[in-house]
Amino acid sequence: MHSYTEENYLKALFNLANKKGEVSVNELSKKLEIKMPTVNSMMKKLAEKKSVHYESYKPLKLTEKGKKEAGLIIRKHRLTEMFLVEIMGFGWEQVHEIAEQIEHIHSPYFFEKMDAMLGYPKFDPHGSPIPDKTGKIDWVHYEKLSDCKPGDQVRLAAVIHTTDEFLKFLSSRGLHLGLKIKIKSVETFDGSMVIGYNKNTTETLSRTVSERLLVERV
Amino acid sequence: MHSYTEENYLKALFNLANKKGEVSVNELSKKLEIKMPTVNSMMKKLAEKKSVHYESYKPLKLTEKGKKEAGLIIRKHRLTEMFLVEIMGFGWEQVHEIAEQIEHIHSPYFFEKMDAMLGYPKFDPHGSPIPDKTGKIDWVHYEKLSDCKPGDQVRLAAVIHTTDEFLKFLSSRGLHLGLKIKIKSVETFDGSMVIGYNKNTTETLSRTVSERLLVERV
DNA sequence: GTATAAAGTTAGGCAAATCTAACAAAATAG
DNA sequence: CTATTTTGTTAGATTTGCCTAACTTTATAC
Repeated sequence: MHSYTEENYLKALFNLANKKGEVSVNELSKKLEIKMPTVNSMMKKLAEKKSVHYESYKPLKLTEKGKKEAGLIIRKHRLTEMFLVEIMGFGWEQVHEIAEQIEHIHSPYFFEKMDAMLGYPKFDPHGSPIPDKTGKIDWVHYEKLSDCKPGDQVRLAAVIHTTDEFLKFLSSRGLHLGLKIKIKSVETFDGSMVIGYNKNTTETLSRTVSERLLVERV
Repeated sequence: MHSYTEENYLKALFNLANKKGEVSVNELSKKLEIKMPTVNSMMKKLAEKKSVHYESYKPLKLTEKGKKEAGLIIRKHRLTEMFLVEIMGFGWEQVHEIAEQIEHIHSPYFFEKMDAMLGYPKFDPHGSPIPDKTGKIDWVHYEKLSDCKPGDQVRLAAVIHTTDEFLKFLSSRGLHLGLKIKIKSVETFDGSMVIGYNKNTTETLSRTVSERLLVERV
């Protein structure tokens, strides 16, 4: 069994992993706001527990065991977010902090009950996939809105790098998951994008925004 | 702010307090299954934080501050139990362990939402009073079933010293809160009691059981 | 291809929460 | 009222998770 602290390291490793599944000590240190030597020694500890591949001066990688463990924590996190929004009526920008705490609860029944009450959802309120009971994620291949071209018609599928501020910004513009969007134009000099939605609403999104929105073509 | 650990000490102090509000180091040590020297030093720490009155070789007592803090933790615990039973459909014997963990969540909104969803309940699923938002408990003066006499008609109001086993025992006999009971006879030699309920059900309860059931006269 | 910068590691220290061993005070029994 | 038992305390060790300071390795810049 992992401690609360160890669980947070595993989750961060999972979330930071690039295509190769690699994470640097430095990135992890920044993400967790914990100094590098502390991270370093925790990695050795998790390596002993066979959750992480650790070799001096090489990038970190979760083992299969570690990936599963992290997946299960993320499953609890995302199920909780979904529960908070769907059952308890919270806004999507209010749920992250609470879910950060509830994800560490040890009780299979509790999360199974949530899952059942929600009708076994596949995605959380931000559009992120919920890992299955074995910790595996069914990767969906969404595109970034920033990669779309003028004329494209897409549906808003997920939000990445969610923060309170960002989610509030989206809500204030009426941008929610499932929304149908048409790309009207893209400025070449700064990548900002003009989109249309809801029949006659028009909005300009900076590249910073469009890179954090994932879409599905319709 | 108190740590998770400190919160558990406060809660135990509150629950163990006798009429004078006093608790011995020994009792606390046994309840928490933590050795006396550890408890002792934690009491000094909580005394510095002004949550406990500590004097060498004297019984422990919560300060007003400590009583309020403990009350608020117990409020979170009991609201959670109620939520698990009423909203999530758990049995009353399944909720204690989960609530032990959720009571430490730091999020006023989360518990306010629960409270609202439950319609601002005054009692938890075991009949224990839920402290108000200031941590105060509205003490209800129930009697022990064991203090009743043959012929008395009462309503089952609360269960004390709840354990899984005990709650399962009650459920298996159809004994639930609110149930109307008539005391048929009491054995003088062992205090066991024959009760009738549900029109034609009769059951014999040992003194151990009747001392843990609180009732209201009807 | 060396000099500098960035990333990673080692060593040693600290606070929280636990323990055991040994001692002191208070309660209890005869 | 002394002897014994129980309760409470002190001292010192351990583990976990964090830190800073100093050093090493790898990457980057010129």
